[in-house]
Amino acid sequence: MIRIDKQSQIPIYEQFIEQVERLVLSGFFSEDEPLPSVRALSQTLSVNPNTLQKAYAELERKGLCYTVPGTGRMLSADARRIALSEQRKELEQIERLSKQMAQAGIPIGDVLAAVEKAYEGGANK
Amino acid sequence: MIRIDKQSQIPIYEQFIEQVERLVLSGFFSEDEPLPSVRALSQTLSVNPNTLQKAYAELERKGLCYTVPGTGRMLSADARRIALSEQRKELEQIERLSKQMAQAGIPIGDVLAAVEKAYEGGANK
Amino acid sequence: MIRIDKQSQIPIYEQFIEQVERLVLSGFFSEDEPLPSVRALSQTLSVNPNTLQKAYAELERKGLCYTVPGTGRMLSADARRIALSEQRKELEQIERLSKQMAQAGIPIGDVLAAVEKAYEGGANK
Amino acid sequence: MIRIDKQSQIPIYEQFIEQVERLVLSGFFSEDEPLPSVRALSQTLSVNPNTLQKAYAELERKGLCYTVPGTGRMLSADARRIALSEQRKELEQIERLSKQMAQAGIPIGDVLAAVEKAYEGGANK
DNA sequence: GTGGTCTAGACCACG
DNA sequence: GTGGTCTAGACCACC
Repeated sequence: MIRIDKQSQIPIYEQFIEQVERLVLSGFFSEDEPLPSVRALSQTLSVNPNTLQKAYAELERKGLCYTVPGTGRMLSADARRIALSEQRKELEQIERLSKQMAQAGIPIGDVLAAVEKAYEGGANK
Repeated sequence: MIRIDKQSQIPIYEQFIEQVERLVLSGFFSEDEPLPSVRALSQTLSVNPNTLQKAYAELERKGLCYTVPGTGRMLSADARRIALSEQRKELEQIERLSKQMAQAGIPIGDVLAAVEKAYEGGANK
Repeated sequence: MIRIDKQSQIPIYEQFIEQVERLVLSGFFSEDEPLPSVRALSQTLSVNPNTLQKAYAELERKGLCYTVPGTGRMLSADARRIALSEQRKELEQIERLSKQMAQAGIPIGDVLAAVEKAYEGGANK
Repeated sequence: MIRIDKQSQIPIYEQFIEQVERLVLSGFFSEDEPLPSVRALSQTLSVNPNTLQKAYAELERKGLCYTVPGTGRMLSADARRIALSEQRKELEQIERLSKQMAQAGIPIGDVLAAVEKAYEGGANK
């Protein structure tokens, strides 16, 4: 369910983090069983374990999950809340970019159209 | 009029390019006199000349300006048109982020509101 | 009376050992009846039996208890003395941390106050 | 000025972090020049660059320093304040351990003596 | 089996 | 020169 684009400019560990956060919001992960292990993911995604380790460490730092020694990583109680707030942070990026568009004199209609286009695209997928 | 944030994650030369493009659109630069020299900028911005050289080279590559030996760098005839099209490229980023918002289940209204908020803010400035 | 925090960084078997030692000192365990069995604890604490086995083995190694075949694990005669000496070992940790405080320039009064505060808090409990 | 004990149970990157925080408090680092580079430290300390990278990343996350691309890591404006608050966190550990001592019936005098011993030792060094 | 740490060595972007 | 990312492979503790 997770897909990594190794050609992307975005670092692998960031791609992974974003996708896990989205899967948490979609309820894909059960709260009773551990998240997929570093080793398992390393094979299925063909990504080095260290890279995934780094990504999981970051998710843990955010409080989205925690480690049970010898067992694996479990979603924390407020994983959904945290994932949601992370997603909201990206709204701020949109706002920041929109401000640049405004300064550059791009009409607001063009920006709104881009957003709507993105949402329609998602609907058709 | 150009400000570089050395604490920013964004590379200095990119910050510089973006700001020059925006200043072109705002009509800040006259078409009759050369753009500020690398040497002068290096002092006022406390930035390595090599970095500014690289940024100007990129702007020349885009066709936004050209070098007149012995005089300096002049804005090209269609500098405004080029700067505008560069800014439009950032619309794609907004589109990409919007797609993520859509996948994460954030209502489109929230995204549109963020854009409008950004444009209102710019109006007051 | 024993509580395991699976979210803690401290390994489960260490948490268990520490708490047993403290319960011994507090006189919670009778010397006439066996300590709770691995099987019973495994259920009440939701902990892997292997983990408890390891913890009990360590306590036996320290001489705090011993196994009576067919009956269970009994506290040894000098269980209290051993538990006490184990607790004293943690004084070394306090000493190590205090040295760091000293090097960092934290006034000794602050450290002493922290210790006293901890003892007062325990008194009220 | 930094010394790593590879035999210690404490991870190298944690030892490094603690020592940097202490050196910040002692005013050892200048605010005008970058902190020692990962590569330089790797040689002088005989520690893998990745390990130091990880340590520095953590210090950056705490807000103690920041990266200037192509230049190095600079102390942030409130590095001292942050380092101080980090040190204070260790006081809480002492408090937590002291509570355990209290519960175990260790007389408070023993704990206070350990603290004082640590401070005297530091003075003689 | 799980995660945590470390080493060695490589490539890239930035200044 | 600087940091950032990634790979490969190893060892350890814990369960």
